[in-house]
Amino acid sequence: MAYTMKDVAKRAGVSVATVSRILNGLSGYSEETKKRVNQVIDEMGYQPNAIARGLISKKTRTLAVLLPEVSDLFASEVLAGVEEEAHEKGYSVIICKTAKNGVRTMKYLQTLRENQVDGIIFMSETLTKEYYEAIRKMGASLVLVSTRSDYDIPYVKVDDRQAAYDATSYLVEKGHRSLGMLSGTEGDLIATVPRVAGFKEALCDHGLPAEEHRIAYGDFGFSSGALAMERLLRRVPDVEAVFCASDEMAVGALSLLHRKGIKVPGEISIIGYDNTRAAEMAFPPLTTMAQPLYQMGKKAVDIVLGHRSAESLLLSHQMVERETVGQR
Amino acid sequence: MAYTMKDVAKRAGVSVATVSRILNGLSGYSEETKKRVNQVIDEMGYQPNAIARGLISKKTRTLAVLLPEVSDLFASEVLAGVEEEAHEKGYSVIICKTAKNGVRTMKYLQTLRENQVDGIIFMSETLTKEYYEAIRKMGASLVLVSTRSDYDIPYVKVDDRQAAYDATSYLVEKGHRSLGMLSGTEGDLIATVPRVAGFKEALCDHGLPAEEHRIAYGDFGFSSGALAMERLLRRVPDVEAVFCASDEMAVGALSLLHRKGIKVPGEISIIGYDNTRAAEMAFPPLTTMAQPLYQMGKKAVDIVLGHRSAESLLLSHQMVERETVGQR
DNA sequence: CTGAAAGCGCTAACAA
DNA sequence: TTGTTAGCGCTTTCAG
Repeated sequence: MAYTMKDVAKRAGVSVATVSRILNGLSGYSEETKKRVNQVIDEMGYQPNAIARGLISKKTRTLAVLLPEVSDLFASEVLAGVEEEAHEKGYSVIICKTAKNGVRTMKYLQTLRENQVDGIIFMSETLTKEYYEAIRKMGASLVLVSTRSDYDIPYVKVDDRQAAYDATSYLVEKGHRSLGMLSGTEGDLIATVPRVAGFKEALCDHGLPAEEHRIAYGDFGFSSGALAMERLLRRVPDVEAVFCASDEMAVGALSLLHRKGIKVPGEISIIGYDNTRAAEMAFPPLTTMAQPLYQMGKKAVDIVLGHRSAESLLLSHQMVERETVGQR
Repeated sequence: MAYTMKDVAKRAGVSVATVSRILNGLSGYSEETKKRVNQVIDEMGYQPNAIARGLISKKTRTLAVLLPEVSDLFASEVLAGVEEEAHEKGYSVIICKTAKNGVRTMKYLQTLRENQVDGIIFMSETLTKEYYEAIRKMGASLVLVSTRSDYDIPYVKVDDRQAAYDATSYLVEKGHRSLGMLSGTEGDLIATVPRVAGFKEALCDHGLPAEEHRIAYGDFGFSSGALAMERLLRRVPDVEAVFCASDEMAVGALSLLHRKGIKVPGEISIIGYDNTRAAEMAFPPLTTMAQPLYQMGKKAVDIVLGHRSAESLLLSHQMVERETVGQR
C-alpha cells in the first residue's frame, strides 16, 4: 500500500492539514516545518492521490478528445498537438473514437461524465443537439476542432471555403483552364460544402467553367480518390488540374494517374488538402493546401482550458508547394 | 450540481446502501424496491461518480498507452486496436507520448500513478529499470507491445528475426541474388538487431553474400529511407532486391528510385515491413511483411486486463503481396 | 503558524 | 431485505 498524507503527517509530527497546505503551496506554516515535511515526503516517496483530490475539487485535470477514427493521418496529427499542449499544462488526455456513431458517442459521453473530465475536444463531426446537451449537463468545457455548430461554442478551424478558393486560384494562376475537383462525402456540411463552394467560386471569378460534372465525390479516403479520379477523367477528358479535398484522395488520384501512364505534373496537375504525412511521402511529393493540424490541436487545448478566453480561432491555411503542380 | 446517490436514496425512500447494491448488481433487495429505485434514477438522470467509486475500489477503469510518437502510422494503428478493445471492456485510455525521453516518461509515470491507472501498455521502447520500478511501485499491471524485456513481463509482438528471415527468403525465392537491406536505427536491440539478424541468416542459408555493406542504416523514417537507398545503390550497384525495416523507409526508397528513373519492380524489387497505411498508398502498392498492428493493440489490452493470463503472445507475421516485388 | 473535524460521493461491513 | 456507519485520501473551514 502506498503512503498517504496521514502517514507523512504522522512521521513529520504535524497534522494532515499542514501537509496539504505545503503540498498545495498555500500559506500557513513556517519554513522550518515546510523543510521537515518535504524531507519526509522525499524519504517516504509519498505521492498524492489525484483521485481523492478530484473527489473534493471536482477537477480531474483530464481532457477527452472525440474523433471519428484514431488511425487517421489527419486526426493523429491533431491529436499529437493536443497531447503535447495538454502535457505541458499538466493534463491527461483520453481518446474516444466515435466512429461517427451516435450510440457509441453517447456511451463515451456518459463515461466521460462519470469520470468527471474537465474538458472535451470534439473533432471533425457535427455536434448534435443530443451531444451538446449531454456535455452541457456534465459541466465540462467544450471546443470544436475542424467543425463548428449553431450553438455558441468556440471552435478552431481553417476557413475551408477560402482555402479551397485559394487552392483553386493557385491552379488557375499556373495557367490551367480546365479544372476538376475530387471532393469528399457529398452533402457533408462541414468538410465538403464549403470546399466545393470555394472551388466553384474561384472558377466563376476567373471566368472559367464550373459545371457540376467537374466535381467527383468520394469519401476523403485513398481508394475513393482513385475511383473519383477515374470518373473525372471520363467526364472531363481534357482536365488539366485537379483540386482534391484531402491528401489521401490526392494520393489515390496520383496512383491512378501513374497506372494510366498520365504524367503528373506534366499532363495533369494535382493539389491536395491538409498537408498530412501522406503529402510528403507521395510521389511526386504532393503540393497541398496545408491546415496547421498540430497547432490546431494545441490551440484547442488552450481554449478548452480557458487560457484563451473561449474565443473561436480561424487559423490560416497555407500553400505548400511541392511537385505535383506544373506551369502551363 | 449533479445528483448524488444520497439524493436518489432520499427520493426513493431507501438508504444509499440499497441504491449502491442495486447499481452494482449485488443481492439484497426486493424486485419492488429495485424497480422503484431505478425509476427514480431515470427520473433524476442520476449518474454515478466514478471518482468517488475509484477512491474506494482503487480501480479507475483507466489504461494508459506510452508510445514514442502519436502521429506515427505504426503507433496509431496499434492505438486504434487498444482503444477499441478497451472501449469494449469498459475502460478509458490515456495517451502518453514519451518522445523516447526518460524525463518525460518518468513524469508521465508519476501522473499515471497519481491518477491510479489500472494498467499500462508500453510500446516500441526499451523498458529501463527506472521505468520498471516506477510501474511496479504504483501497482499497475503492465504489458509490452512490440518490445520485450529481461524482466518477466508479458509482451505482444511479432518474431522479428523470423519475419525478416521470411521476407528475405521471399525475395530469394523470387529469383533475386544480390540483396540489400534498409535497416532502422543502428544498434536498436528491439527493432533493428533481430531484423538484421534474420536478413543475414536468410542470405547465409541460401548461400548468398551477406556482407555488412549490403545494409544501410536509417531511422525508420521516410527521408532516411531515401537516403539509405541512395547509399545502398552506391555500395551495391547491382542490387536486385531490398528488404526495408519499415514501410516508411520502403516508401522513401521508392521515392528515390522513381526520381532516378529506376523501375520498381522491373529493375529493383522492394519489400517493406509493418503493413501500415503507407503501404497501400504507395506507388506501386508496396509488398510488405505485415505485423497485425490492430490485433496487437487489442491483445495488449486483453493481457493487461488479465483476461489472458498474463501470457506473452508472439503473433504471426504475414506476407502481403502487392506490386513492388518482381520475379527474376 | 497549526490542528481538529467535517465532508467530497461512494462501498462494504455489520446490524437489525 | 434493509439501514447504519465507518472509512477511501484529501481539502478546507474554523478554532486556537
